[in-house]
Amino acid sequence: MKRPARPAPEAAAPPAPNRNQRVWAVVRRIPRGRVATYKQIAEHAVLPGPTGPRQVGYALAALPADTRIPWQRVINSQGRVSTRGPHDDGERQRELLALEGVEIGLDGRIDLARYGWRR
DNA sequence: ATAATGACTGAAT
DNA sequence: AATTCAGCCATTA
Repeated sequence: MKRPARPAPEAAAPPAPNRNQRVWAVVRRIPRGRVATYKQIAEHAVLPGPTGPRQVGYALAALPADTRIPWQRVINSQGRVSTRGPHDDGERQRELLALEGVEIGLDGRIDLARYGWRR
């Protein structure tokens, strides 16, 4: 039987399902009005090792600007919104969370015991 | 092919 | 309390 030496002449092979996809899938499940930590996402997405949370950060950074994934519900282990550079201090994210009814303390921290996603 | 880059976390200084 | 370090993936130039 002759079988193609190469899978197919796809000029632009579709991106293989990677870690980012798994991360996004988990983030999609966070209910409105709740938040989850990077670490939590890493666990659910089964990202092994201590770099899991970091990988989650990478995955979120790769999200398209027009995504419908509730990325705003992901915060760091201290209950604070992670800053992403000098041009975006997380203002937008806090805004979106406020619209969902998530309260942010005077110190900028969110009470995980109250708003944390249990799963 | 190599290199730079980017939303974290916990332990040790 | 603030800083430094290790851990290590996908994308893009």
